[in-house]
Amino acid sequence: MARKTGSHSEITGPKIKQAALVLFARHGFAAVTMRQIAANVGVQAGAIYNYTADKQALLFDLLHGHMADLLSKWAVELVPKNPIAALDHFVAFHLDFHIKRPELVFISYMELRNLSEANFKAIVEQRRIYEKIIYNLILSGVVSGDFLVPDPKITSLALIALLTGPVDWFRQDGRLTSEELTRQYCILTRQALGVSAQA
Amino acid sequence: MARKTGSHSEITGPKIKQAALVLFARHGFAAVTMRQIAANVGVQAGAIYNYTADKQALLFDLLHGHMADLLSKWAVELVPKNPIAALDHFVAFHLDFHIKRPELVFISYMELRNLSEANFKAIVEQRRIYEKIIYNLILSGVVSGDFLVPDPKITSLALIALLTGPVDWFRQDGRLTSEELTRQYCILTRQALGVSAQA
DNA sequence: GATTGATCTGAACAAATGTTCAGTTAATAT
DNA sequence: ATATTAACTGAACATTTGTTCAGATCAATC
Repeated sequence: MARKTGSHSEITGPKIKQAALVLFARHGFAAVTMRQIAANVGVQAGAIYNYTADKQALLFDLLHGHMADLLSKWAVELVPKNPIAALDHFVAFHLDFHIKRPELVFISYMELRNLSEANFKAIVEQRRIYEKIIYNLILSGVVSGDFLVPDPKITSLALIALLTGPVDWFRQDGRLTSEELTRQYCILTRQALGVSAQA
Repeated sequence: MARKTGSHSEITGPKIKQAALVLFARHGFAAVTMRQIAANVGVQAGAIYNYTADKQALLFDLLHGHMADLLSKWAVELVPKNPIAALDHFVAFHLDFHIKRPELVFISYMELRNLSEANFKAIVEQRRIYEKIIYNLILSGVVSGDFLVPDPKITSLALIALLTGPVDWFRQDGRLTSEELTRQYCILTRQALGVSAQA
């Protein structure tokens, strides 16, 4: 019994990616088998190889697509010139983007080591670009005198850690709304960057 | 050729734990085989079972020992009464403890899901205790008026994320000394908690 | 120097792994 | 209706996995 009715390439392909994402996030890349992924899609393990070269390509596509998505979405954002407003904008953007994709954020952090060297380098390069964005943002605020930090480089790394943290505990259906989360983290980051008191 | 000279239980036991720790951190629990661990110790795979019930017990012992170490070390710290001084003290303690154990911190965050339910609960409980420590610390500063934060609970979670971040990038032999790191993070956290300007 | 007990080997086990592929099915084109 | 082909099955493959265990080996004890 092959080729169930209505199950074409355009359906099965994304289904496989989605199943792989969820399973990788839940159990880890190495702990997930091709048969588990296939079972989640409703297909035999062999069918997966119509859509991916091998297991690792499945992982790489997820990570690479995630970072490409992040960078392209930021590229079309209209960022205020004023450093403080730009910071608020970045905080809102980063929180919103990451909170909506907890699984991708999770595996992007954890499964880098399971990439081949070439694939690893590709992801690290994307990450470097993103880190540079926030570094420049902080730097411009320091130059303008809006921010007061000991070391912009360290602060940029600290800021990413700070802003990515909520992914671990924030729940869309929890007592805290995403608007309130953003508001609080805007305050938190402003204070952390030494922005003098505001309304 | 069994039992090489000078290889007793007191030597092999810790060696196994150490090898497991390093390999788990580098490749992930599921990706590491008992034979790899054994090879790193200089022993056959079967010998490991003289020191651990199974592979998972190896993981649990590492995580449980790590958290027990953290809690017991904090318990004997002499913490100042003053909230701001207490915060500085906690920042220094947390950074120092975690920076010295990057592998343990890493697997404590990533490999929780590979624990059985009972073992998982045990670790979560230890973690809850630690979170409560910093929550109370923040709360006392808010009550005294030294800290200004929107929500102490959220702030405590954010603070842990902030203070654990350096584990990912700090290197003992890097350009930044641990003293300088601590100094900067004291400033950062003071500002994040809304401590009014100080010298 | 023989005995004992802890420590480790080396081989074996069933189960599970990623991947391949000849063949089957069904949607589409002729 | 027939032919074509994308999509999938189901079985097979060589490895590798965690774990067990009878027996070998050595250090300590008497």
